Amino acid sequence: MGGDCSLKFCGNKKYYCSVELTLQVIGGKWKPIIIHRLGNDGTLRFSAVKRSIPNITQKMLTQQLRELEADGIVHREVYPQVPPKVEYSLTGLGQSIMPVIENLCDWGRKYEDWHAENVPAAAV
Amino acid sequence: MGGDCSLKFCGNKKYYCSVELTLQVIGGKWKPIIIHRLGNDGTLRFSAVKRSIPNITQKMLTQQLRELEADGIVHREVYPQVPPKVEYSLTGLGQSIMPVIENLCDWGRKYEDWHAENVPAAAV
DNA sequence: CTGTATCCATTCTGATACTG
DNA sequence: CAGTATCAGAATGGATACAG
Repeated sequence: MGGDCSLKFCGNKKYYCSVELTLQVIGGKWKPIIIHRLGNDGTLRFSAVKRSIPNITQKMLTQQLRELEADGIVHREVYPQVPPKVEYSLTGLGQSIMPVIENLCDWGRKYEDWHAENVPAAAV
Repeated sequence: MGGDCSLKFCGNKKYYCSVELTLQVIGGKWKPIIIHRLGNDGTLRFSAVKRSIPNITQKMLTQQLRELEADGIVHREVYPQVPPKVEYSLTGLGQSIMPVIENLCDWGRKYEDWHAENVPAAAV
């Protein structure tokens, strides 16, 4: 948010502030989880990623991985064999976002604590 | 992401990892912008917030402010007068998220640079 | 001035079935 | 194994009109 709030573009993404851009790349229900998983485990096959994320459907995982790949966050390595083998890992750019995600995570935990103290069970 | 990935609750919010929780609180198209604006300017009237954010509709601004208020991020001060005057500001909790948003912003700028170098105009 | 209430278009998400 | 296709329901976003 360098001060101005004019419409900018980055590829197909429109945004007014850089935060918006970041959230378009790593935001959403699944992307932070996928990134975190790959960041910790290094390289994983499609099925391994899927196993590690409860409740995600095959369709969503494929879709999100494709977007992360298009955005330069994830590397996709296809082994031309039968049955197919595809491995996913973070790119350098992808790795650079891990600390940011950790920050989000830390604040989330802080928020959990705050919530526990300030919103007693009755109000939940 | 504390390691486990079991379903947790925080009020009405469901999440598996703390990042998700954070994004439910500050994510979306408008919330980071609103928070940033209030964080910088301190206290603003409804109309001032609206003026400072291009393109946001009255409905969306009201909606997002209400959610931020419910989540303990924003304080809403109503002055009982005619015509009405309502001021918004960040709570302590809300202020605690400013650095996190700055991180997101920084990474966004980094991404912009990366994109400029790696995705020439033709591919955009 | 600071909101609500409606209505509608678009997008997102997920369940299910099918394929090389 | 690693996808793709389809379809329906939910969520989100925004334009407009109205109100205390």
